[in-house]
Amino acid sequence: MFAVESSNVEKIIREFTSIHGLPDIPVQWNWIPFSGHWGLSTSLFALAAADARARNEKKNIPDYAINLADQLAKYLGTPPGFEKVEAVKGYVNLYFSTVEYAQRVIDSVIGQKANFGRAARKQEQIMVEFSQPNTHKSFHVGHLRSAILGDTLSRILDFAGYDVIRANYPGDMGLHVIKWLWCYINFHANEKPDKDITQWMGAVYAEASQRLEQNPLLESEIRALYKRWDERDPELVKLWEETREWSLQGFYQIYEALDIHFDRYYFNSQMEIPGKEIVQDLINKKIAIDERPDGAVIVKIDEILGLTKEKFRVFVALRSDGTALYATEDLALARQKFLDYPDLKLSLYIVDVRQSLHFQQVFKTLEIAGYEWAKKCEHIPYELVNLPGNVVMASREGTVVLLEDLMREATQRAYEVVQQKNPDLSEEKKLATAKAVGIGAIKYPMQSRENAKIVTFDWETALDFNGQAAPYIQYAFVRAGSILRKAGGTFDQSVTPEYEMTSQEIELVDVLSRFPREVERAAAEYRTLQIANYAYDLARKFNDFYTQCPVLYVDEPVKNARLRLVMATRQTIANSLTLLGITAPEAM
RNA sequence: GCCCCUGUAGCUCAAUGGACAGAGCACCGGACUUCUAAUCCGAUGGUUGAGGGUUCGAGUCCCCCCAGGGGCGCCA
Repeated sequence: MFAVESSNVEKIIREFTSIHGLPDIPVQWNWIPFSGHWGLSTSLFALAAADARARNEKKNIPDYAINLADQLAKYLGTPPGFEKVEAVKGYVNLYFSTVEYAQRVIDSVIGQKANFGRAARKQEQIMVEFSQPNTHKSFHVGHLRSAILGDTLSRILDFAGYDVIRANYPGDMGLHVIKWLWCYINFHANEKPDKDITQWMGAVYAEASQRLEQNPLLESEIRALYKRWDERDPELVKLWEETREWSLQGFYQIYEALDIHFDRYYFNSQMEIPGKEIVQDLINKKIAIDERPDGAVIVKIDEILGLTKEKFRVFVALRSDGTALYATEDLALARQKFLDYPDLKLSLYIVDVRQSLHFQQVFKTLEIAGYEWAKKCEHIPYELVNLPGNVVMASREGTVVLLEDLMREATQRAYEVVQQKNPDLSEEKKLATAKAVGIGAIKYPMQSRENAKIVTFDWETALDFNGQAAPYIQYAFVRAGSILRKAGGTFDQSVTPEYEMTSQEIELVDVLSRFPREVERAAAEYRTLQIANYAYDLARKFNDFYTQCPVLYVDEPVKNARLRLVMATRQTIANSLTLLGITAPEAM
């Protein structure tokens, strides 16, 4: 946002280094890290060290840097746009002309509204595959992380200028489905509940697992059923189609409730046959070794690459009985994406970390097979959502928290608070607020954490709406809206804040100005955390301002300037919440 | 055995290689006649798992340990 000013100063710095015969090294800009100081900062240590090296002299670098900083600060004087330049401990701090810049930032936000922070279109396509729920199983809190990370990342990438294609890849065929069908045929024929269907699907699957565990001899029945599927037995296919639809309808409802949408659905059942074709091709090309019927079809990747250390190991591409594995299907899926979207710049897979080796194998095998796009495939791993005591959520163990239960509890809890805080709201608004708060509270913890860190789910934390959580941010938005509503009017006229701004105001404007850069970084590093933390930071700065700076009860010109600051803040909170897929309610 | 991840305040987590390692929760003490107290203010809390190295500068990069978690031929 201050590119013109910083590059202007960079030019002066280059003059300075050239006059003194110092090395020409790139200038690194930071924010001045102390609260209440708004401006740009750079350190002279790197320059001092580089110069000492170039002259081959032993120097006390910190002293030299302090010296250089003093000289540079003097040389810079006060460049246009800044009101003060200071050398501090080897750093040079340039303080913005507060009034002028505050006006610029606020005007920029209010002028661009929902587009503040949005980058220009890059004309580049990125596919983000996420969620991959298994049909015929329950949808639990563990499945939520991929869905939320993928959705949020898609929103961020879109905002950062990419054309995002959101792909879902439900697991609608595989051993788990065969087990489910076996259990249904034998113990639940013709049943279908009229509500909580996803939950019921999950219960039947858990029952199937249990029965098989108790009597391992039944495995042969499963194999026989898989064979029937592979031969596309019409009766079985019909039952599969029907029951699969039950699961899918349940998923669509969940996505709707979470405000998560997809452009494209791929199903792994569609990838079985093309996957087998690719495997045959790998065999023909002597990349894969067909050990059937005694063994599977495998690719000895390390051997092909001539690696001495184990890295990609042995990739199993097809079962010994010729039925497809997930691996088989992933080969075809990767190709299908590029057949459908030949211009994809990147094909991202938001899948949990346990499958890292699997994806390395798939992508490397495709690369070996000569598919050039294989290098554009990238796995974005994330850690699991566990239960306290590091217990993994697993449908077959029954150690799960169902998503439906969590959403119901969270919205219920939120409703109780609204009821208590704001009894006069219409029932409709209370429900809408409860939903916004409940869903936001569920999403935020998954976004505000490093992907590589495990999320431990416990009810108490999940339903705690205080502190660093979505409701805090939503509340700041509500407070801002409330001030504007009471003030009335639109405040469209740009105003120069002709008064001594408080540190709370300056810090708030500072945070506002950082939003575009945060978006850029979040997109470049696939970090939803960046935006989640930013939104919280912004809300916190607004709350500081709110408690310290009266808006409606001050005289002009302060009032009008503050109203515009409130307006800009409300807009930026809204924009960051939109990126997080969290609804900003009007009242709470 | 090989590979990957994690280790920061009592707990959960932050911190583009940069200045004084910050938040929330919990605990203790305060603030509603004032723009919504789902808020705010204050206090307490640290050998960043250990040790080396690189660097002007390391929580961050490299090496080696320790601890925990995960992956490693027909599960997904």
